Amino acid sequence: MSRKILVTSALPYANGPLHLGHIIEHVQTDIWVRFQRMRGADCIYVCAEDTHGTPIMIKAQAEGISPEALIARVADEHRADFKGFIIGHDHFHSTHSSENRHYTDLMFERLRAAGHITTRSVRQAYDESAGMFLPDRYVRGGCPKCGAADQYGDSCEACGATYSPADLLDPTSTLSGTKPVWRESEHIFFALGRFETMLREWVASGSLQESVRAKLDEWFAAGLQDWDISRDAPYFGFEIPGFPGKYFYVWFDAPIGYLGSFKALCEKRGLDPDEYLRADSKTELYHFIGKDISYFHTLFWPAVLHGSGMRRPTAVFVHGFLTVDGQKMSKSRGTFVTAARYLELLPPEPLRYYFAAKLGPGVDDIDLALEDFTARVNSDIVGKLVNIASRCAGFIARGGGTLAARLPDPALYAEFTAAAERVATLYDARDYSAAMREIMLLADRANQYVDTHKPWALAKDPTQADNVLAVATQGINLFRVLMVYLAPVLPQIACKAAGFLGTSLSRWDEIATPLLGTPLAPYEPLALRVDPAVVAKLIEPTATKTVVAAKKSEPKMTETPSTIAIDDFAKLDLRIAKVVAASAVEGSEKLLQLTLDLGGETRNVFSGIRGSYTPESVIGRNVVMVANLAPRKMRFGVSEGMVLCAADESGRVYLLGADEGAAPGMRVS
RNA sequence: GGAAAGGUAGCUCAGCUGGUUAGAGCACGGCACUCAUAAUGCCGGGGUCGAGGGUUCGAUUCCCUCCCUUUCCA
Repeated sequence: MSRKILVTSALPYANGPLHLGHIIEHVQTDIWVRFQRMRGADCIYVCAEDTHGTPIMIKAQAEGISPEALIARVADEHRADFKGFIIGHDHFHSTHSSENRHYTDLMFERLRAAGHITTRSVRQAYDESAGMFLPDRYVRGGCPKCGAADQYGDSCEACGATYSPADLLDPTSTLSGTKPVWRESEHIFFALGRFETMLREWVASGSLQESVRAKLDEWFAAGLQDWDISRDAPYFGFEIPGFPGKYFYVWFDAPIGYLGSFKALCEKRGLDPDEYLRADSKTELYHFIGKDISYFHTLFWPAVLHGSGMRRPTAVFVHGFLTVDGQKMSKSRGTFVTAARYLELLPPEPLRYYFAAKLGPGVDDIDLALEDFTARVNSDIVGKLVNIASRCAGFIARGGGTLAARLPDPALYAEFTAAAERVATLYDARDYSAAMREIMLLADRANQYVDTHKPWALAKDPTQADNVLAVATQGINLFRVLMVYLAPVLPQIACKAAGFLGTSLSRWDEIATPLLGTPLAPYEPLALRVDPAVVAKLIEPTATKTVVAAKKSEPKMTETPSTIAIDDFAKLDLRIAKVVAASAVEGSEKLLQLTLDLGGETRNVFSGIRGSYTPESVIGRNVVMVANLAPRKMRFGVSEGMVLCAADESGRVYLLGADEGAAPGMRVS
C-alpha cells in the first residue's frame, strides 16, 4: 500500500503581497510533494489564506472596504503568484470559511470538555477613541529600559529589551495617537502546561530537526505558560461559542486552517478527512514552516491537536529566512522582492532551481545572491543539462529521427540509474542542495561522454552512421535520467522534455529501462538563459508610481517606457465614469474630491486637478478611470481609483473624456 | 540581556565521528573542439580553513577566549 501523506506550507497572511520569502517555502514544499508523487506516494498538498486578526481589520478600515473584500482581493493575488511559481496546491482555501469554522468550534469544544480551557481577567491597553483593545504592536512609546523613543509595545529595537505595553514611557495608540487607558477583560486560555509530557515524548520521536529540538528544550526549561486564545470585539474572526463578544485569536484558528482546507478538498474528492486526522491515523502529516513560527507549530499546535483527540504532525520541517545579496529583505534597501515583481521579469524555474541548489535540511538562512543566481542557473540548466539534449538531438534527427535500438554503453547508463536511490534519499531528507550537486555531477559525466565519442567527427564518415546514432542515443538517455531526477524542481522543463522524448517523465522508476527505438519530436529549446541585466532589475528601486489620481505628471516624453505585452495592458481595468459630485478638498491646494458613477457602483476618488478645473466644471462629465487601482488611504480619506489626465510642462492637466454614447461603467480597452 | 546558527579560494558553497599534497561549481588564464542556446572537454593559477590560546604524535575538524554576520526569545 502506498504512503498517504498530507503536506502543508504556512498560510500566507492576507494583509499584503507575497515576497520571495514566501515563495522559497512553497517551492521547498512543492518540490518535496512532487518528488513523493513520483515515488508513488499518495501525497496531498493544501494551503490557505490566513485571514483573521486586528491587522486585517485595520487595513480594511483604512481602505474603506470590508475585511471580506480585502481578504478576497489579496487571496486572488496570492493565488496568481503561486500559480506563477508552479506551486501545485491540491487546494488553496481560506481560514474565513465554514470548514475552518467547523474545526475551530469542534476543537475548542473538545478542549473545553476535556478541561483544557480556563478563563481569567487580563489587563490590556484600550484605545477609547477607536473603541478597541490594542495588540502590543499597536502601542508605541519610550523604552522603559534605555529610554529610546517610539518603540513597539512588546520590545525595544534599540536595546532589545522585552516588556509589556504597560511599561512604556508615554504610550500612545498607533491607531488614533491618543493615550491608551488600561482595562480589564475576561480572556480564555489554553492550558498548554498540561501537555508537557506529551510534547516531550513527541519531540523525542524524531519529529523535529536537531536545532529546533534544542530550542524546544529551552522553552520547556522556561516553563510552558497558558496560551491566551481570545480577543475582544471588535475583531475580525470567529466568535467563540458560548462567549459573546469574544473571538478566537488569529493564531488559534490559523493552523486549524490546514484542516479546514483539507476538509474542503475531501468534500470535493469524496475523501474521508478522519482517515487522516483521527488520533490513530496511519497517514503522515507534515508542515513546512519558517523558523519564526516554530513556537506555534511545535508547541501549541501539537498540543491543541492532541487535546482535541486528533493525531499530531508526523514532523514539522523548519527552514530559515531568505536574504537577497546577503541582506535581509527590506523595502528601504530595495531588497524586498515581491513574487509578482519577480514574475514580471523572469520565469519561475530558474529561481526554483536556485532555491533547490541552496536548500538543505537545516534552518540556516538562504541567500539569493543575484550574480551567483545568474551564473549558476545559466551554467547548470542551459550549459550543462539542456545542452546534452540539444547537442544530441541533431544527430538523431539527421540519422532518421529515431533512437537506436540499443545502448552502446549500458554500464554508463547503469551508473546514472544507480544514483536514483541516493538522489531520492536526499530529496526525501529535503537535502536538495546535495541532490542538485549529485545530479550536476552526472550532467558533467554526460557531456564528457559525448565529448570523448565525438559524434560530429564520426559523422564525417558515412560508414559510421550507426555509431553516431548510438552515441546520440546514449546521450539522450542520460539526459532522460537527469530530467526525471530534476522533474520535481523543473516541472515545466520536464514537461517540454517529455514532449521531445515522446515519453512521460513522471515516475522515478521509469528510468529502469532505457528509451530505445522510438522517434523523437523535433528539438526546441527547453530553457532560456536569464539576462543579468534583467536580474539586476529585481532590486532596482521600483519607480514610485503615482498611486493617486492625476498628480501633475512630468511630461517626460523622451523617456518612453519599455514595451509591455498585451497581458500587461489587460491588467488595467479602465472604465468610463461619470462625475456625479465634486468638491474642493479643504486643506489641500491640488485636490478635488470626486464622486464617480461607474454604472451602478459609486467611487470616491481624490484627484489633483484643482489647478485646472473647478468642481462645477467637472460635474456631469464623463471621464476615464482606473477602476482596479488599489485603494489608497490619504489624509482626507480613501481614494478608490484614479482618473486619467494628460499634462503639459506648466502643470496644467487635461481630463480624458469619451465620445457621445459612452456610458458609465463601460470598459475601456 | 538570554540562546542558536554561521565565518573554508574573487563569488556561492561541500568537507561524517581529528590523520597522507583542503574540495566542487562559477569567475579567471592557457589549450582543444565546433555537435550544441558564444554551449562542451582538458590543463592551470588561486586558500596562514575569522583571530588568539590550549589538548594531541598530528586540528579546518575537539576545548577555551575574543571579533564579525545572521536569527530566535510565545
